Amino acid sequence: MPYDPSAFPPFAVTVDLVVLTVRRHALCSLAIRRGEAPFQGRWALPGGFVRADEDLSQAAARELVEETGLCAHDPAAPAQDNGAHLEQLATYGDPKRDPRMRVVSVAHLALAPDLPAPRAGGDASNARWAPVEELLQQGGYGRDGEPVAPLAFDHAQILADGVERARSKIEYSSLATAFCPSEFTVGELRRVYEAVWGVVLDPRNFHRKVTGTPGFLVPTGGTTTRQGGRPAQLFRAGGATLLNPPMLRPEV
Amino acid sequence: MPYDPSAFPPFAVTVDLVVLTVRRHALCSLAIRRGEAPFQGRWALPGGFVRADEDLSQAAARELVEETGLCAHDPAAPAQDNGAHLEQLATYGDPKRDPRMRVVSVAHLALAPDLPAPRAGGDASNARWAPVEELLQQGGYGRDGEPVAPLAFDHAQILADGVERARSKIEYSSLATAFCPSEFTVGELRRVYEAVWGVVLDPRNFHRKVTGTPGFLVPTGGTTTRQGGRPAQLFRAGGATLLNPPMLRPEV
DNA sequence: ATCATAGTCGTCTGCCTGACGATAAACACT
DNA sequence: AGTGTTTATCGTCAGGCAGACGACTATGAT
Repeated sequence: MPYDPSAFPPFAVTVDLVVLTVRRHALCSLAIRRGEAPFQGRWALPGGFVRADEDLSQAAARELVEETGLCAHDPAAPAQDNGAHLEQLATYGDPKRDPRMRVVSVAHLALAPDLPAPRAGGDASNARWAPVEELLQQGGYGRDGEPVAPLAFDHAQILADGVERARSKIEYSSLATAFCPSEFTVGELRRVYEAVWGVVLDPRNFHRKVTGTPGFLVPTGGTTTRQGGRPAQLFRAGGATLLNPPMLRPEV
Repeated sequence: MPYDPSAFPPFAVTVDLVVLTVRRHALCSLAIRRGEAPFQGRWALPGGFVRADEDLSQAAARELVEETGLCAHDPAAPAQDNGAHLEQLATYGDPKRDPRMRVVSVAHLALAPDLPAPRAGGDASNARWAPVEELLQQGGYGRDGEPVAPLAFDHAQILADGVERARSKIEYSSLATAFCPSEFTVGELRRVYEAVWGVVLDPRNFHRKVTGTPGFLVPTGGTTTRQGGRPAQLFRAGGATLLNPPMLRPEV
């Protein structure tokens, strides 16, 4: 059959972002309050249309900068600071996922260190870091006692998939360091694992594991007492990306 | 900003399939010869446009049936036979990946047992199972001495990603059984791992591992000598989907 | 009868993990 | 200055699992 431009239906293609960070010992996601219908006033994941001339990863990186100011880590140039990890998550294309039209959304997952307050087009009240637990509970009540509305569209599913990806990926990769500032202690890294997995880990075994894995951490020589207690060595992320053998997530 | 239908560029959305199987101790992928420009006469992955009223996974399952006659395993009803595993792989949307227009392709990965000859729209000469090694080598010569043209579009990248997904996924899941018929022996399952990973495994340690993992294999009671040698017990896939601890892929 | 092939059961050793004791170095009190 | 608290770090020990490999079994082929 010859090429026929009318043989396919037109789609809108967007990127949505699951931006995760660890704040106050909790795994948090960036959420944006919708200013327009549908789902006006409800919380949603940041995202937007893919432009005609840009790749999907470019679109995701652009949205990330627009929403957070974060520069996505280019895998080819992992040297720069303040860079978040960014990877494609999955694509969602249910015909009814957007009531207005047929939209296919390519969701991306970003892991970022703890940041100052977010901004959404300059309006801070319409963007926030919310614990994923709070965003994912349906029809419950938040910590402030107010009723919690579920996320817009299918964003609860996307967020859940992103969280699950993050949880499994820090098992066998060194990605947990993407949640840390450029220099961090073993204890800070452990608190990242504890927050993402929602478990408590043995500090001694964790220390043995991460310091004993070649290429995972490189000491910077400095120490810090910002967590209180005995001064802790500072490290930065080493070159290794894969953890072998993996970090074991405790059984339920 | 209000909703404006002209605010986004239109895209064509397709699904492409990486259909993998194990034939004659080699990991093979389904390839279709293109009958039209661009890349006319070159091999490509099967795929097609997503219809206006179908979900992405529905489109992938439909293409799979059209190309192979395989029914995709519905995760909710894993009882049926002859069902292939089907999952979303990744989405490819480089603006220049299709010279005709802006196409975003949602690639899916299917794992199937060894099948009779494939068909492509009824024309068997335009569809074949080819060793992935052969499809991925660029500018070399195939086993028959003929020069090998690279796959059309970015399908070499998609195939490589699918193969890598399959290789890593059989480590920590029981998905390798998707390459086997409904009843199989431990040795046949081992040859699947050997073909997908391109390694040689110790039959004794492999046997201990798979029979010692609860829920991985359930004996059917029958035996077979179809591989020669001493009769081997027949098994079918158990209910377990996750392998913990995982099957370890030998170091390079 | 002998051989080749493939399957199955054991043994041993080394590595890694989980559990947990012990020590070290800071700060906050009194 | 001493005492308690907190966090970091080092060590020890037992159990589980994987890799290496020996031994035996049950078929078909010659």
